[in-house]
Amino acid sequence: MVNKNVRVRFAPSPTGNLHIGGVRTAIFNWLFAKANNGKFILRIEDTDQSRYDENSEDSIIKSLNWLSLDWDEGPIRQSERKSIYMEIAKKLIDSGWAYYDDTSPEELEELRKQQIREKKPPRYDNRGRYKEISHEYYEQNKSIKPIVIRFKVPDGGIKPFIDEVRGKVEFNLKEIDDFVILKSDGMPTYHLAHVIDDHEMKISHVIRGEEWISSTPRHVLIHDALGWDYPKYVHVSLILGKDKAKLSKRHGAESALDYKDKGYLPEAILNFLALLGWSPGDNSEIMNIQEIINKFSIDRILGHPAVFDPEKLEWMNGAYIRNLGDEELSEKILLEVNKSKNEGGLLSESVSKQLLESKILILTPLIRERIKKISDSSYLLEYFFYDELNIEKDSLVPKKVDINQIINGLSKSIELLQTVDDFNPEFLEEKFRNLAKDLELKAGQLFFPIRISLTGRKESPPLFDTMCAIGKENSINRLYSAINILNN
RNA sequence: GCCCCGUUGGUGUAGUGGCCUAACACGCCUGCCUUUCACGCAGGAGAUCACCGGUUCAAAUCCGGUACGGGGUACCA
Repeated sequence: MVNKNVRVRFAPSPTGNLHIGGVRTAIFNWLFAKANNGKFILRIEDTDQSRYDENSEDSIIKSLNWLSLDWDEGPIRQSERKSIYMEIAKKLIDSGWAYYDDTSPEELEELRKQQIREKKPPRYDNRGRYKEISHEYYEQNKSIKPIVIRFKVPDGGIKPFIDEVRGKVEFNLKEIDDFVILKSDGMPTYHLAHVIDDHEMKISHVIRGEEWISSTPRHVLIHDALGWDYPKYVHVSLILGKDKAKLSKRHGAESALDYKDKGYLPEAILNFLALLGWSPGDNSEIMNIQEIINKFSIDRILGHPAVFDPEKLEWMNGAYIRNLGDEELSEKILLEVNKSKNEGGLLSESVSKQLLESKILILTPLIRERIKKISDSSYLLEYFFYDELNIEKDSLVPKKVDINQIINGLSKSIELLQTVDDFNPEFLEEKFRNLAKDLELKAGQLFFPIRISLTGRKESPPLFDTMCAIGKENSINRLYSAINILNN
């Protein structure tokens, strides 16, 4: 069943990079909109001038773009709607639901200290309620001293609301103090601003982080005071790090764009994050976006936190990479390798762009199954382009094999290569197997030093594929170098 | 401290009162494949379903308490 009026929003505040947790919230909103043929709205909650970061909005938008989380409306910035909030705050005063409060920050601080001293819960004592400050007083004094508008919370009673994932949640109103809805700089607080925006934007479902549960009664109260219907509330639990603490920089990359830089594919990130705190109910793990959309529903969102497991993400990313076509993967690898060149990466100046580009299509299939992140490719590609391999003498000689046998084997290999013009893996393999037989060596005993000679590594893609990619001339040169090392 | 939410192998999840001697995926281990690594394939170890009590003929599943974890407790969002 499709709800025609689904309208959801992602409403980050521009105070830094978009975190993985924020991304997951965005994903859930987006998926829900797509699944129900609804609208996904982007709203920037920039009501805190002191924490405002001018690069943040850009970073948020880049992150969403990277993940292809497209929005239907927005970005709408709250700072541009200041007068609307002000007007409604005043309306709330007129209807008796709010009041001006000129309690000074110092006074508030003193109150808090005293409460802590008396081991009482620190809470505003609603003292400003009885001052009955007028609109006129506010207008005349707002520039010379801080005056806020507070919501008048009823003194008692229970304010329940329905959380779509947890069910009924109840708060006792005596736990809630008169909270600020309009700050002394004239900006609304989150509580006021988002309620107004959500109402005006006809938001049907508020899908947001669990940290909002405790303040939801306030939001419900504001709706009541304004005579508005509630949206449905959907609180998703947080994502924790391996140590079960809230995910942060200590756990590695935390911002979405970091994952882009690290070589993760947006499809994999999306898939992985969708599975944190939600599951389709069957055993599906790797799903394309359309499958996830088709399976997504709020009643399968979990109400407990999930630990972010980077290893599983790597696995999933690798699985997505293995599914990429040659052209597509090559393009990504090229981008990555060129990027890291500029940043002083593994493949630097001596590898000309043309050389790399001319070979990438041959190389890509060789490393596809060996990379988990696109950024792994530089290391795996390195030796295809460098002549100086930095090989240790000992590494060339397998155990139980005499060094002279190896020198001889490599020399014979050179001779063999010189006679071969048709460089293809199957043919080479046949020739080299015969050579090993002639030398009375096991295939591996000959192949091993050749691999080291050609790549400088104990492990590589299949030897003869590697040999073909390196080319006849280079292969011969590298074998010569290895013999030199062995002779010294 | 107080309030709210949660708790199934190391991790993500399945399970909605009998099919659970608890399933799947990641990770880990073993074997196979192979010239190495990876991929792939076949197996394996790993959970007294946080604990205690209750309801019931029957509980991972319902109820209560405890413990533990997380969130909130701002003129931050």
